[in-house]
Order: sequence, then structure tokens, then C-alpha cells
Amino acid sequence: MQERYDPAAVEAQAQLYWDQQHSFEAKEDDSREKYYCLCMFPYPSGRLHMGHVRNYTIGDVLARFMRMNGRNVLQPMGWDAFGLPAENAAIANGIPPAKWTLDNIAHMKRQLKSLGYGLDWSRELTTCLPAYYRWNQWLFLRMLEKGIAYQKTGVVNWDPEDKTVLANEQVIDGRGWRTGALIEKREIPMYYLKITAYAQDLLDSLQSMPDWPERVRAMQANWIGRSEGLRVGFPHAIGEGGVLHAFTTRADTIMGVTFCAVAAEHPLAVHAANGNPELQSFIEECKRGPAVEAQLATQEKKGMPTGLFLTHPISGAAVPVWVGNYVLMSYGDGAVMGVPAHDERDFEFAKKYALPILQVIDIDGRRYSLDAWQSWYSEHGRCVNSGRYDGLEYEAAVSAVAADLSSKGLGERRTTWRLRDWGISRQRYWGCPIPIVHCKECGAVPVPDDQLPVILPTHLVPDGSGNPLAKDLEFLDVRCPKCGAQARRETDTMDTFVDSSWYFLRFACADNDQAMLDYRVQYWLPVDQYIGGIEHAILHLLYARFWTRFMHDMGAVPFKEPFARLFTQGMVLNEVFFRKPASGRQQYFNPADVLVSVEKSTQRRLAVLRSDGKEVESGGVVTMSKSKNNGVDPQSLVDEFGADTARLFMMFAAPPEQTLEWSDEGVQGAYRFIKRLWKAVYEHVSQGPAAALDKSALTEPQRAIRKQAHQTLAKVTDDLGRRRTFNTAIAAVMELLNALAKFPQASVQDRAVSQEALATAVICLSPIIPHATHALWKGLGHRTALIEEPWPNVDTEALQSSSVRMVVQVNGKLRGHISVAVDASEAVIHDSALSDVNVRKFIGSVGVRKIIIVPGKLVNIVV
RNA sequence: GCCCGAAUGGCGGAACUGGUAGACGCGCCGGACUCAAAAUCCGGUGGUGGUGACACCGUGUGGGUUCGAUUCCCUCUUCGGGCACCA
Repeated sequence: MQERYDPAAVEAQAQLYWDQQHSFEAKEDDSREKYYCLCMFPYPSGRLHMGHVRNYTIGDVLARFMRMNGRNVLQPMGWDAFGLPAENAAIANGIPPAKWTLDNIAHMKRQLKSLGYGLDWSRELTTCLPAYYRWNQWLFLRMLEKGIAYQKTGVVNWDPEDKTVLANEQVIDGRGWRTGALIEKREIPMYYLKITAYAQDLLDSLQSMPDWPERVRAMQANWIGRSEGLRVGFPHAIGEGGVLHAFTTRADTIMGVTFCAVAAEHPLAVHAANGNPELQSFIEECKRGPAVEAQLATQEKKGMPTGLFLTHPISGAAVPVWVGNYVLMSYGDGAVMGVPAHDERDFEFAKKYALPILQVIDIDGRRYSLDAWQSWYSEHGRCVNSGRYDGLEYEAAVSAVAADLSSKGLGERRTTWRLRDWGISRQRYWGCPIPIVHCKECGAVPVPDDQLPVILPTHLVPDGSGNPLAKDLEFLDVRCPKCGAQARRETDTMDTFVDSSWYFLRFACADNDQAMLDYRVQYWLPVDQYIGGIEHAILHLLYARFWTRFMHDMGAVPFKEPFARLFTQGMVLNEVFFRKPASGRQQYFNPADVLVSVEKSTQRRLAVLRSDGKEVESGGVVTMSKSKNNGVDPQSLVDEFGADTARLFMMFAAPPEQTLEWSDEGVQGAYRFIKRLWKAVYEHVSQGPAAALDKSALTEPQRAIRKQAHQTLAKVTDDLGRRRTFNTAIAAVMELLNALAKFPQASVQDRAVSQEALATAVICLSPIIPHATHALWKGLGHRTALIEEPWPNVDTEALQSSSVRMVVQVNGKLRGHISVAVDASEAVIHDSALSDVNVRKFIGSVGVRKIIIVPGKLVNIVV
């Protein structure tokens, strides 16, 4: 073998071998247990970023590990190729999104290959090609048939200058990102998918998904947000009279209602605004407000009285109606009953507008003060000032109120969900066309299956002024499928989350051009291990679970949950640097181009741009992203040190589930380690072949090394297979190598033990640094390729030892160590611990009160 | 604002089920090799006190449970992720 570690040569050779052997092309084989290992497919933004390298290395380590454990592994890859960035690039450079996207894919595919991932490229899929997206359209039509897809109006961000719809991301401080124009909200017709029809099932199933992280299940459960309460009716004589409905989970506080607040879009608000210009302009202001929930929740709470009154359903008192900018039309009935005494938001609102606050819940006679909100105000307690409900506890009060309201026809128990239906219409070019034709006579007509796919033209170049599809006559002009009259194609495209909601199914049969899915889905699915960033914990994963349920209900797949086991990797973060010009867009600078220093006198951190030496602002440490320009290009690592070093460093830097703040200090250490391993093997084999191991004739140091080798194997097996802490697995192998470096190579059995230990180290690292270990395995004299090697078993005999070292504590503080026989009795351990000089010093003349023994570990003497 | 996480040496992190805090790596310091440097190898490295054995302090803050808490409970702070049209 070569003396010098040459990553470029070693990696090219290993990759060539895998290619020639078709090592990663997965074949269905009923006699073998399958393992479908899937990483979230990338958006082809141009180049791989560190998040990709982290994601795909985790996946590859698991895939290779499971392969060595005998599983028939499928690890596919594809491209989430529709989306906004392609249009932005088109606007900036005048290149059609199709060309930009496909070029990016070609480059990123080369990068993935250079990293040595064991991917089955024969199943590659690309969502922006008709071969894939035709099935989006086909399934959308099935959803229409079942009433799961339907049309209603939705609100979008409208840039009046560019006359275009903007994504939330393109709205900065209420203004369009390109024009700086004030953004308006517009209501337009859109298609929705009825995910709420599955709300209960999506929630319930979370209970029986033990192999999903607890935190992801908690986030999804909260997102679905089931809440049980009462839908209360407030009768009124406004207009032709009627009932205003408001949902509450706190019917026990109903006697504390001093106002009701409705959303700006609510019919009562609209009614009141008629002939009330002041209210009209307030409603307009609310409508201009933010569309994003985070901004909505943090904005100042404002309201205005409508001058209208409702009747309290129990007391009959008059209740004023207000319009509140914090009331969401999309939740419940778009109205809330205001109980300022026991709801923090209502309290704040009532104080601001001098509305009465009436305490109706008491907890242990605590003193209620109107001065400031206290957290106990919203806790469950006993009704007071509530007439016939006085003295009732929460449950009893809610039941009593429910019964009374129900008898009056003014209330019913109701389950409400936070989850809303999924709006999939996008007024954008670079997405999957929604297969609908608009006919003057027939209305919205679904495109018949035999006319699918509706092909997206690929030559258009968006210029920022609206969807180019809407100006493309060749696309627009169409005959109505029903009546044959001149008609117009729908120009909205689908949300890209549609594409990613079923791609994992398609990998089973990506080559089938006759059907969306086929029999192979039954062999490969569900996905055994899904791996992706924690940022997808809710939306993508919930949409995929919903989509799979629909397909299950139409009999297309035999399961409801697509991902048996989920692993969420932490984000890769880096500092953000920017300058904000007096006008125009914020400009971001890559951290590589920024010099950070600390001023000695003031301890102030100073960041300057290398090119002009002038200061830039720091925007904190956040996820690496193209839009914030704080990414680090992993290609530079691969170019300088090779793929194995990049992989090893990424896996060693932090446990995969944890957030990783980028720093490339330590890359050298990873490289150095591979070189040391290489050198250790080289020096070992250059003395000729090692003799066979004779386990019965080992010296104490030889036994010790053997023990450590097998302990390492046991730890790595557990760390890779169960704990998924690749950093500690690597550390264990490093320790083994450190021990081996101090181990003499004098005798024949020394060399035999070394041979075994080195082979163990190489095998243990092979899922992580597959190229170098591929070469080292051959170097160690093996004829077969490492990729075909089964994962070894631990020799439990090697782990045996006769004595054990125990810690001795006095009152929980470490005071000494003892070494006793493994099977020593408690009495022997006592005597041994009490005879330690230092221990005796701390016991002194005080009597021993208690002795606690943790077998094999520790003795604690309590005095 | 709401939901979900996280916080340990100069830095990344380890301590898996409540039982030796700081494994492993980086950096730094000292040494070897070298004309010199790089590379490599050897030794040291939480803080304070002590020549030393060793002692005391120490896991974001404040409290609690326990023989024993980085680990469990409560409080607060800071940071990260998500909030439905970025993907």
C-alpha cells in the first residue's frame, strides 16, 4: 500500500469501484429485509451547503451501517426543483428558471458524487419535469373528485407597483422587496386541500409513533391544536337580527363577558362600517396589517367600537361589539367573547379602552387587583359574581353553562382546530400547473386524465411583473374540455410542498411512465429512516402525512404513516453580516469576507468588510441560507482535504441532532486523524503479514488492547445503531488508536492483536469515511471489498475482567478509589473502602451513618 | 406574542438509566526532529491556594428534591428553530 495518504486518489478509486459494481443500485428482493433510508431532497439552489453535507452524511452513515448489518438498503436522491429562487435568479440574470434549475442540478449531482454518498442514482427524480409533476395533477383531480380539493377565496400580498403577488418572504416591513411599495392584502380565488378532514387522525396517530422525536410530535400536536369548548351565541337585532357566534374554552367565565371583539373581515364589522368612515378606515388599516402570524401577534392591540350591541345569552345584558386587530377571521367564527378579568389579551385591551373588568373566577380567595395582570387570573378556579354558577368548579361550571345555553339554542359543545386547510394556489410561473380550464359557460373544468400532463412551458423568463404564464397565449388558449368553446387555462401553479408530499413514494418506481405508483411501493415503503432538518418539523412532515392518508383512503398505499422513524438534524448556523443603506434593500456579506476583531479598550466587537475596511453590522447567528449570504461552501473542504475529512469533521463536530454553530477550526484535526490511521496501518503492514491470533496465549497488555478494541466495537455499534451519536463513536475509535500507538509491536502476538484492533478501527469508521477505509481494508490484506463486509460481532470473552475499580465518596464527594474483585461481597467492599487513608481522614471520628453501594461503580459513605 | 429546543474550560463537545464533571478533538504552552520552517512525534493544559500530597470552587440565574444533581422539579435570563406564500 501507499505510504502517503492521498485523498484524491483514494477517493477516486473507491468511487470507481462502487460505480463499476453498481453497489448502491437497490433491487427488490422478498427474501431480504429492506431498509429504506431517505434524506430530505434538496432544493437545487446552485451548490451544496453545509446543511446538505450534514444531512446526507448522517443518512449515508446509517445506510452503510445497515447495509453491513445485512439489510437490503435503498438510499435514493432527487430534486425539489420548483420554487421561488429560480424565478428570482431569472429576474436577476434573465435566464429561464428551467435552465438555471437544471444547470444547478447537474452541478450539485457532481458534488454529491464527489462526497461518496451511497445513492441509487437510477431512481433519481426531478419535480420540475412532467414525468414527475403529471402525477401531482392526476392526484389533484382525484382530490377534486373526493371533495378534498376545493375552491375558496384566500388572502395574498399584493404589490401595487409591480402588479404581482408576493411571498411573505418578499415582504419586508410591509413593503415589496423590489419596489418598496406598500403591500396590500387582496382576496382572490384559490384551491385548498382539506387537511382539516384528517385533523383528528393526524393528531391521534402521533401517539403511536415512538420512533419520531418527542419534540416533533409535540410541535405537530400543538400545530393541529385541538381544543374543546363551547360555541356561544350572542343574539342581536342588528340588520335583520341574528346571532353572533364566538368559540370559547372558558365558558365558566361567561358572566365576566364585558364586550365582544370581531375580526375586521367579520360581517358585523362590515355592517357597522357602512356610513361610519372612521370605522371604515380602521378596518382598512387592519386589512393592510401583517399577514404573518408572528407579526400579527406582536403588533399593538388596537380596537374600535362598532356602536353595535349584542345580548348576553345568560344575563341578557347589552354587550358592546368591537373590532379588534388581533382577532383572526380564520380561527373559530372570527369573533371572541371578551372576558378581560381572566384573559391576558382581553385584560390589556380592556385597560387600554377603559372597558369594564369583572372578576368571575376566584382561586383560594386571592385578592384580584385591576392594577396589573397576574398569571393566576387565567387559571381554573371557582365561579364568583356569576349568579347561579357561583361556587362551581371549572368542569361543573362549563357543563352548567353548556346545558343552559343549549336549552336556549344559544350554545353547543364544539371542537375547534388551530389547523387550517392548505391553500396550494400560487400566482407564480415556476411550479406545477393546476389542471383546470376556465370556461365562460362551464366554469372551472378539470382537465381530463387523458389530456394530462398540463405541460409548463420552459422558455419563459419572469421579470417581476406578475406571472408570465398569464401573458403566454400558447399556454392560455385552450378549448373547454366539456363544451369545446374557447376557454382559458388556469395560470396558478401548485405550492412546492405538494411536490415534496409524495416524492418518497415515487422513488420506489420512478421509472414507471404508466402509473403514479406500482407494486414496488409495497416492498420499499414506508420509509424506515427519514432524515432532515428540524425546520421541517411541522409543515412538510404534516403535509406528507396528510397526503399519504389521502392515498391510503383511495387504496393507493397500504399504510397511513409514510415515515416509520424520523431523525431531525440540527441546523448549521453562521453569523450574518449586513449593511442597511438609507434606501433600498439590506445587503448581506459572506462571513468569509468579513474580518471580526475585538477592540481591547472597550471590549467592543468590530466587524469590517475585508474589501473596503468599513464596518458591517452583525445580525446574530442564524441558519446558513442563500438569502442571508452566510453559507460556507463545503466544496472548499472537499477540494483541500477530501470528502472523507469533510464527512468526518461534520460528524465529529457535534451530535447530529444538535444545532451546529459553524467554525472550521478542527478540520485539520479530522484530516490529521485520518492520516494517523493511515500511517498506523501502513507501518503495521509494512512489517509483513501478521500471524493468526491465539486468544489463549495473550499477555496482560495484549488482553487489555483486545478488550479495548472490542469495547470500541460495542460502543460504535451502539452509537451508530441506537444512539445516533456519531461524534462519540468517532471519539471512541480515536481513543483506540491512541492506545494502539503506545502498544509495542515486539512479539508475534503483539502484531496479531494489532491486526485485529486496526481492522476493528477501520470497520468502525467505514460508514463515516468509506473511501480511506476501503483502501485501508485492502492494505490490511483483505481480498474482498470492505463494502461487502458484514458488521462484526463483539467477542464478549474479550470484555471479561476479574477486578473492578470503584469510586469511594464521603458525603457524595470523591475521596478515593478502590480495586476489588468483580464478585466481591458487600462486606469486602466496605472494608476496602473504609481502609483508604484519605477516606478515613474525611470520616474522622464521626460515626458512619450509612453506606451506599452502586455495584461495580461506587461506594458512598454518609457520615 | 405563541409552540418546540438549547446553555458545561479559551473553542467544538463528553458524561447513555440520578453516581468519578471536562472523554475525544481544536487552540495554547513546553520539548524532540530540522540550518530554518512545515509536517510529524512526546509532555502539559477548568479556576484559586499550595514546593507537594492535596484542598476549596466550578456545568447560564435563583430556589427545591436527594446520601449524591450537568442529569429530576419550579423560577428567571439569553440564544436557536417554527408560526401556514423561503424551502
